Amino acid sequence: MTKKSTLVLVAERAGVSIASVSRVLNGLPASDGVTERVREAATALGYVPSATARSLKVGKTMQIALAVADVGNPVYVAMMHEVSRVVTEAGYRLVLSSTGSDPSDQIDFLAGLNRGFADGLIMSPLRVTDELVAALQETRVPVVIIGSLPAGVEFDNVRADSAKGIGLAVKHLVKAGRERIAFINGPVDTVPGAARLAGYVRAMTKHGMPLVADMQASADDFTYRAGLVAARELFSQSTPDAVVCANDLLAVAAMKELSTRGIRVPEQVAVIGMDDTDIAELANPSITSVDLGSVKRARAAAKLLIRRLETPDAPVEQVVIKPSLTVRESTPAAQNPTP
Amino acid sequence: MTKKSTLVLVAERAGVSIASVSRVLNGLPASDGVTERVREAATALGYVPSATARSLKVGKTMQIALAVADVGNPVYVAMMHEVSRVVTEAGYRLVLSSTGSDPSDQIDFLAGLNRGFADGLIMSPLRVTDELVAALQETRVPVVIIGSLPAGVEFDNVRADSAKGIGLAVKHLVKAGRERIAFINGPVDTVPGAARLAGYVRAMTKHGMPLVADMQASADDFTYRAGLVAARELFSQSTPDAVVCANDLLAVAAMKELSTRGIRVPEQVAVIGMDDTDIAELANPSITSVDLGSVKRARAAAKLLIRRLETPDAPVEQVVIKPSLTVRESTPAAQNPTP
DNA sequence: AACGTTCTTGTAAACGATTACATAAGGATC
DNA sequence: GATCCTTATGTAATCGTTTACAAGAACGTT
Repeated sequence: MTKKSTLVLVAERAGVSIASVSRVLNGLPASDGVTERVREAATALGYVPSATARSLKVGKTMQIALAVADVGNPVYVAMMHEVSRVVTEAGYRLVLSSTGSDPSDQIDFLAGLNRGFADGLIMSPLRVTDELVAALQETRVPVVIIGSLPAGVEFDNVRADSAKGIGLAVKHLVKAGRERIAFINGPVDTVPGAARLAGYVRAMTKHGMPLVADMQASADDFTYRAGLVAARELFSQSTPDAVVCANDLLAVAAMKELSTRGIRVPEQVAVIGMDDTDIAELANPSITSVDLGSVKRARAAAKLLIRRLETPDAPVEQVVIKPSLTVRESTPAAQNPTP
Repeated sequence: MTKKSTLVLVAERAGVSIASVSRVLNGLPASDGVTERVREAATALGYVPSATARSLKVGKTMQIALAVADVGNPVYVAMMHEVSRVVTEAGYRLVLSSTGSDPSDQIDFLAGLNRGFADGLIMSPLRVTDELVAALQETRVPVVIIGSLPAGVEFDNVRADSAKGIGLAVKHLVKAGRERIAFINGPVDTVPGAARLAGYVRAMTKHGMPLVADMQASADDFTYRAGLVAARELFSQSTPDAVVCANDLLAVAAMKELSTRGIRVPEQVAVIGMDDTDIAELANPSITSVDLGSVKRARAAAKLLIRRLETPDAPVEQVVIKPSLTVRESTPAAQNPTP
């Protein structure tokens, strides 16, 4: 276990200046003799350059921070995974912060970021408060936001089109002949919650279906537990023949409740989830889910950030990822196939 | 968006030396006048100390690296989450590396670690090769391993007792009157795979049950997909009345296959998973699972590492977390309750 | 009043790299 | 062979902190 070794040690052993050592090790031109002696000395001493010293000098940490709202939700895990892949590929390390959904934690984290431990940040906030926006604008490093932002707030940004996503779900159900399409949402005061509700309303009116309060429930949280409560409420007050859920976890909860009530999926009630996470596939029956492009969004965000780090004053970019529907067992095939 | 500001700027504005600024900001004694002037100047300039510079000087990064094998597995996500909580609480940041299960990636990562971007490492390797052990021993920072290590390799280490865990599962099934207990394992060349197989063998012989090849299958991977293949193989060659799975994902797969074959859980076949992850609860029926203490292990590992960073030459510590069984719907109640 | 404490504050040297600049040496050109 | 250009290497400054040390100031003690 070689203790430590610095440039000067290597330089002494090789009989050259530290500048030469640095140059050789960074592949800058040097004579064959020097190159060889430095190489020899470096390996003999087990020299490894110090990341911190380099960072201080060149002003880059080669670290990217990722702040996710809820690690319990598989969609964030998938995103995290993809971000990790992209950034490590580009030579960056990933600093993870699982600042719950509490905006004040996120703000603390941003304050820490200003100490410059990372070159940039990817953040996917569940709730966007004014304070959070203010803190984001104070941030000294580039930020990419996954998710929608209030109008007028300009950040590199990649978002899903959840309204269109819900549109796909409703259309799919309508085609299959379902007429009473319910909706289980997450908290409406979150960014995705609000967007998904708007999408449901739009899709229902577009297909000329009534919007009734009995057919809507919203969970306190995007979790299975909260979903169970919401599903119980929904199914005790109405008898839909299909239910769209704002989330795969909520969809699993809906299916559980249906199963408890002895209602068959998809024969009696069709279920559609959102995010198209692993659990949609794992569930039994497997769940038709709206793929909001989480992996693509994650990748796009990571690439956006890396590009921004390379060219700091490129124009702000907004990417929208198109949704698609992954049909599985929880919804029936279309009754009258499109001609 | 205040650009930057250093100690010297603050010092100039406050009319004191940079040493005084540093002292005031670090809470070292200083006269009231100086303290106040420095405070004023610091806030006026929006001064935030540089993490990199501080790291270089004090030789600590306040970062802890976590290397997990498989982010697709919810048990690692749960561990990651817990580690994150503990380290941030202690003032460290978490650097995440999702080096697949490929040992060479992990070795690369270790090499990077030697550049000193983190003060310590928590690693949970799926496969432990000689090269990996060698690389771990070369590592310049303290390492805590989650999982078992070859005899004679000394690291701070926290492990589960999966043999005993399987013992709990088998005992539970035997009590419920099951007589043909099958086993679906993950890859046997992994650390957990080997341990769980050994545990199954031990538990079966202990209860005087026959060990037959037909009743065992091993998946190529600890994933749902691989589990489906293994389950298909198992149930086509034998008719167990219970199946213990090395993993919750494998258990979900087993249940899916059983459902496809029209076999009822738990009436005809009982299913037990391991790790007691969220999906055990989400599944329908919910899955009885051996809790190997993943969260506790994660917490213990994090605490161990932090302790080691504080007192570098404390003796090496090995923590073993006891397993427990979380009974859910996938297993029947005991037939003859213990007197 | 001289001296020894104690308390503040400033000066300057680290930490370990990168890199602008200077200098020396080697070739090319005429 | 003198001049210029190129290339190789060394010297030293720099990144932004922390901190050992020194120097003064203030104060109490005898």
